[in-house]
Amino acid sequence: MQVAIVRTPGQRAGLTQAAVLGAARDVLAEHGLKRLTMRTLAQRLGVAPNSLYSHVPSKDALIDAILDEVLAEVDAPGPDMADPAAGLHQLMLSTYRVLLSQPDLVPLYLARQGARGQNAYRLGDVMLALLGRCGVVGPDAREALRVLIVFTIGFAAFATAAPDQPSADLPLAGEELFDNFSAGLTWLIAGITHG
Amino acid sequence: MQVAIVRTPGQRAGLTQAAVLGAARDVLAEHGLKRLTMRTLAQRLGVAPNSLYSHVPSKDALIDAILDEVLAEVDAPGPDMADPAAGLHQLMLSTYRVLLSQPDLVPLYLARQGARGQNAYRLGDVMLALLGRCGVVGPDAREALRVLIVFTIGFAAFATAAPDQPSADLPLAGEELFDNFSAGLTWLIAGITHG
DNA sequence: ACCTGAACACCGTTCAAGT
DNA sequence: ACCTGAACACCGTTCAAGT
Repeated sequence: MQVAIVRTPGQRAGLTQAAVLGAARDVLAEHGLKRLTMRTLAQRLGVAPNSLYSHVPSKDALIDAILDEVLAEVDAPGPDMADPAAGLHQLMLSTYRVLLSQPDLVPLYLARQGARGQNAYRLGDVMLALLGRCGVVGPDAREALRVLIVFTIGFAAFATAAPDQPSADLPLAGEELFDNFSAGLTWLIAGITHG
Repeated sequence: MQVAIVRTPGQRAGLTQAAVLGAARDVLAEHGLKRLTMRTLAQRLGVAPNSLYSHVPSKDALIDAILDEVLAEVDAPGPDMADPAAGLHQLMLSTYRVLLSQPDLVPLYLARQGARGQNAYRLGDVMLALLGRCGVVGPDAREALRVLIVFTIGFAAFATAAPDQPSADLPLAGEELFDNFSAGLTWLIAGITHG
C-alpha cells in the first residue's frame, strides 16, 4: 500500500529524473508493466500526471531509461581478458541473469532489441573489442553483436514465459534452461569466430 | 484510400469473423500495428466499434487469430521425412521466411512466444514427431521445441529491425542474415540431437 | 524551473435497446 | 443474431497559467 505524498499548495514536489525512474521501477516490480502508466506514476509521486514531463520527455524515453539502467548490473569482463571467446560467453551469461531478474522488462527488451543508453553502448563496445580479438571486425562484428543480443534476449523471454505446468518445486527447469542457453552460446560463438 | 461502407439504417452489415480478420490484416499491411485499433477497424468495415464484439471476443483474441492464420503459410515437411534433422531445419527456415513476410507481426510473435491456434499446434506436432525420430522425447522435446521457436522468432526480429544504415540497395544483408540464421540452426539442431 | 487544472484526442469494452 | 448509441473507465500528451 503506497500512500500519496501530501504537500501544501504551492509547495514544490522536488522531483528529479532519478526519482521518477526509481518510482517507475517500483511500480513495475509491485504491479507489473500494465499498471505502469504516467497517471499511476504521478499518483505515487503525489504529483499531477503532466508534471512528469518536466523530468522525462515521454513514456517511451522513460522506459528506455529503465531498460538501460538495469543493464548497469551486467558484469562485463575487461576487453583485455585472456580468452576473448570465453569473455563473450561470460558477458552474455551475466546479461541473461540480469534479464531474468526483471521478467517484466524482457518483452520490452525484445520489442526494442536491446537498450540504447550509455550502459548498452558500454557493453556493446566491450563485445566489439572481444569480437575483434577473435578476428571478427567491421560489419561482421556488428552483425555478430546483434545476433548474440537477440539470442540472449530471446532465450530470456523463453525462460520468463509461464511454463505449461507451473510448479515452483522444480528449480531444475530454470537451471537446465540456463545450461541449454550456455550450450547454445558455445555453438553460436564458435560459429561466429569461424570454428 | 478506403471508403467506409454505406448502409441504409436497419440493414445488416453481414460481418463474419473471417471478414474482420481480413480487414485487420489489411489495416496492418497498410497502416501498421499502431493504427490497428478496434475503432479504425470498425470504421473500415462501416460498422460501430462495438459491433466487432459480435464476431471477436477481444482485441487480443483477434491478434492471436491473425498470428495463427499467418502460420498456415508455413511449408511443413511430412513427419516421415527421410532425414528428420533436415526436416526440422527446413521447417524452421520456412517459418523464418513467413515471419519476414509480415514484419509488423514479428514483435507480437515475440511477445507471445509464438502462436496458439490450430496451425501452431499442427506445426508443433510435426516438430515433436521429427524430434522424436531424432531421439529427443518427453520434456526434452518440449524444451527443444520452444528453443527452436524462440531462436527463429528472435532472428526474425533481428532481421526485421531497422538497420543502422538503411540502404535499400543492399539485398545481401538479408541474404547474409538468412545464411547466418541457417548456420545457427544447424548448430542448435546438432546440439539438441546430441551431436 | 517546476507544477497545476483543464482539455485534446484518443483507447478497449460493456450495457441496454432496437430490429 | 446482429448492430446501435451512449457511456464507462481509462490512456499519453499539450497548453496556458500560476509560483
